[in-house]
Amino acid sequence: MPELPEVETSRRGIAPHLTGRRILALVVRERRLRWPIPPETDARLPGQTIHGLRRRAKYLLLDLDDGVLMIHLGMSGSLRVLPATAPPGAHDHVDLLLDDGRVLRLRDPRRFGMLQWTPAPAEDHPLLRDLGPEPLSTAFSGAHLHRLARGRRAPVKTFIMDSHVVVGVGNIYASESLHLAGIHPHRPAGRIAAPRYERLAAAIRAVLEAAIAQGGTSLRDFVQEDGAPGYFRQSLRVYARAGLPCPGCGDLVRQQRIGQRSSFYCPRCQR
DNA sequence: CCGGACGCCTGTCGGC
DNA sequence: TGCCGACAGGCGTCCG
Repeated sequence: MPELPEVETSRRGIAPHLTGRRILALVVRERRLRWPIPPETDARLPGQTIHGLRRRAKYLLLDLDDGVLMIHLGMSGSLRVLPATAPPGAHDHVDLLLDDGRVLRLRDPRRFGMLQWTPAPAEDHPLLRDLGPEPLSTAFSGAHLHRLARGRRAPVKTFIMDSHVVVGVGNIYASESLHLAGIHPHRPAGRIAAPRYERLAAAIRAVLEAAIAQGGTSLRDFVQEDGAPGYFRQSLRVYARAGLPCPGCGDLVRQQRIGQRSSFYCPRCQR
């Protein structure tokens, strides 16, 4: 599910409810996520204060008195802030009980998400250490993409979904960004000139920022912290629109599998 | 190093 | 109506 805009939407939604709060308990109903939640975690968190929430790639980072709580939403995860008395539903695997009578609740039907405590700084964690730049930071640019693409024969769509290249671009926003930039998703990454990579970097930034402004994209599972869906779905240009007219030229949007993922593009606008 | 395939899970949908 | 395969927003790991 969640790509960068959905994780950032969750961060912004839950941050006001969590910042400055003390953790009363971690209630785990199902430990078997992407990596099992170690039982030690349950005893480590109570009593700690949440000082702030950051996002790195698609990871949410809760800064505690001691260390960092990392949360990843996988394909189907979502986070809500609810009264502690709200009964948990199916797939509500973890509750973080807060000192104001509320709870941060992680729901994740497919259990591809993760929740792990790690010592600060979280940037040293093996899963974060080798990540590429944040797409909304100044470290990300067309020149960066062009430099890393040298000699790469993989399709450009696969290339921009590689977290060593740039983080946060998942299956939806890869298709959307390539359409906005007018680049065919199957084009080998190493055969795209520098000016076109400038356009692509700008497109990635624009698409992600627009999606964040709309609260992300809800296809099935994703909801914001208050249960509302994200509204960017109505702004999608090609994703999940096979057979419908391209907003640029009216030709019909095509669907093709690239790297085992569904990809959507306009055969006329994207070369 | 690179690129491609494969699991990990549950839910949903289309076709027969 | 029921069953079965395909597919779904991620990503670590393995293999050639």
